[in-house]
Amino acid sequence: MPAATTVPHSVPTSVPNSQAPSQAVGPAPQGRAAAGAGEAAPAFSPLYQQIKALLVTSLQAGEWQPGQAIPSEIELAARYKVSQGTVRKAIDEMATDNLLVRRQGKGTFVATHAEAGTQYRFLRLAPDASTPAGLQRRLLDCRRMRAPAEVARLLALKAGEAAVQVRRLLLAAPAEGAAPLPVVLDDIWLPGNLFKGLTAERLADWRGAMYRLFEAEFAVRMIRAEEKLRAVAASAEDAAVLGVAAGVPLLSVERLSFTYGDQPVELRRGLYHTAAHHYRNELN
Amino acid sequence: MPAATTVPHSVPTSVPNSQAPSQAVGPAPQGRAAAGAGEAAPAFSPLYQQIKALLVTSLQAGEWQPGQAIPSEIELAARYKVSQGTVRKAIDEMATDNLLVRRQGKGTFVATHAEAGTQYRFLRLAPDASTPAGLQRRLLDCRRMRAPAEVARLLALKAGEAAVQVRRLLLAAPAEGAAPLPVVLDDIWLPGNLFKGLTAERLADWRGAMYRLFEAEFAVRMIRAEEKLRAVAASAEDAAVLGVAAGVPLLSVERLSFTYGDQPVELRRGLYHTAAHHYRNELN
DNA sequence: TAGTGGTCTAGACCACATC
DNA sequence: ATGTGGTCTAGACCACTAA
Repeated sequence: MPAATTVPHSVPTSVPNSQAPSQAVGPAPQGRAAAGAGEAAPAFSPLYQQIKALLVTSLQAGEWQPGQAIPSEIELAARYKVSQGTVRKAIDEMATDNLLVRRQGKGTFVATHAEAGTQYRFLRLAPDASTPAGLQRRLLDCRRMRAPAEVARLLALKAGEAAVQVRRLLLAAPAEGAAPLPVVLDDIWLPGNLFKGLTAERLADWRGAMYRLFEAEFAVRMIRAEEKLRAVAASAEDAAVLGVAAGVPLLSVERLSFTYGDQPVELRRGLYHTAAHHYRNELN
Repeated sequence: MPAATTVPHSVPTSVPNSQAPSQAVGPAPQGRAAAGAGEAAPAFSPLYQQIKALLVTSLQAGEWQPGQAIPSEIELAARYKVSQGTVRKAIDEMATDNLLVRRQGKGTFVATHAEAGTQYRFLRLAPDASTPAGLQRRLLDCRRMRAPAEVARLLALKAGEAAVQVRRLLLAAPAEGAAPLPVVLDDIWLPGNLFKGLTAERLADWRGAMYRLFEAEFAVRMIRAEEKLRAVAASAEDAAVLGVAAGVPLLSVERLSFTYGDQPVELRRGLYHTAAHHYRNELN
């Protein structure tokens, strides 16, 4: 197993994989192909996919923090002993995955919430009137508890494990200067072991997106999410919180958010009052 | 203005654009840069973006039909007098836009509905039970009429212009062999001038996705769509059609579909009964 | 001025599909 | 055997950013 290069987790030798640069013509023999021990990823993946996997691992390990720059393409190419073009392709994919953000002339940066999008990267709520409209937040509750069975299942927790439940309201002003009205009631469950110091105070004091807090204070980065939408009738309690009549149709948005490695780290159930707002989606 | 190459719609000479391959070092002078008359697209765009625009124009003109192969990368590179890599980048973007589909060893094909995805490319409806479940269709109505004001506005029609309205139901069987129940009530409006021969008979006879019919018979290709979702209470009439009680919460999905050049060509309002189904969305 | 990502090229070889 | 897209490399120049 020795006598290999430094590329970690590379492909086994002797296997017809993505061509090791031919000795014949090219000016760069550049031995690669380490006899890597069994890796989880599919054994025969293109080089740039392997580079991508390595970069994701580095992100996961916290080698580079959200908002910070990662090494330049040339540097990474040298580190992994591949061409710049291969690194580029890996980074390109990670950029379209919203893991990284490229900025010409400055570098490539680790994606972060809030700074990136308009404000809430995952919130698809839009006012019917074209007013962009900022949203106010009101924290209703934050408590530690044993995860209910359904929550535990979706978050891949063991039965009875700790969870943090957060309940909060988003409000929007119907007109300039008018009193804000409730629009979204969010119920959020987080794995207790990942969010040890999360308290109501911590949440209430925080200015900025919740996901930004999670990144900064708990090293949990939301990468992607799956949502299930349905129309439901407002229960008496929910209606009271949202300031609507019981039975009013509400848009129920159940979101499961994932961090690196498709690990679920947040379950969120939002009730959207869609009288003056809607959920916007783009199909391709 | 003369003495240029054959690249149509290229960038003006003498402008510092994406570098015409330098005479100095590279082995390929390869004169490019035609003195093109003013083009709509931003004057200084990368070569591959220009190639992309040209390809889209060819698609729009019907030069290649849905499901058919476009010329190979090498062929296109020769036609436009650019390198294969540049064509590749243009095609790559069109593939991620779902305009083209690449198939290794076979070629690059014009995207088509139904054949591509599982069945309905734009339908995000999923059963709560993991059963994939095929959907039945039932045509309720198809008539020509003057477009209502709101429809005309969204479809960019002149006031009083003709439109085709289609009304149909999607049904799903709750269990194997059980009688299918209504799940989606769709109300569809199409520009009359684009869908001249569309009749109820034509629709009822068609086997396959509606968008496939539009492609094949009316040369209208749906490229992307925007949807606005809300929760609404079922009206008495809608409730009757869907087989639910009046007032039941329904998911209202208003979809505006576009063809090339961001031209709106379909307005669709679906009412989803989300008792045993949901609308699935992925966030990145 | 130096460094970064962005574009473009040219050529090699591989994996896949078809004949 | 041939042709297609897929991967990889190497090197050049451009556009942008910051010191």
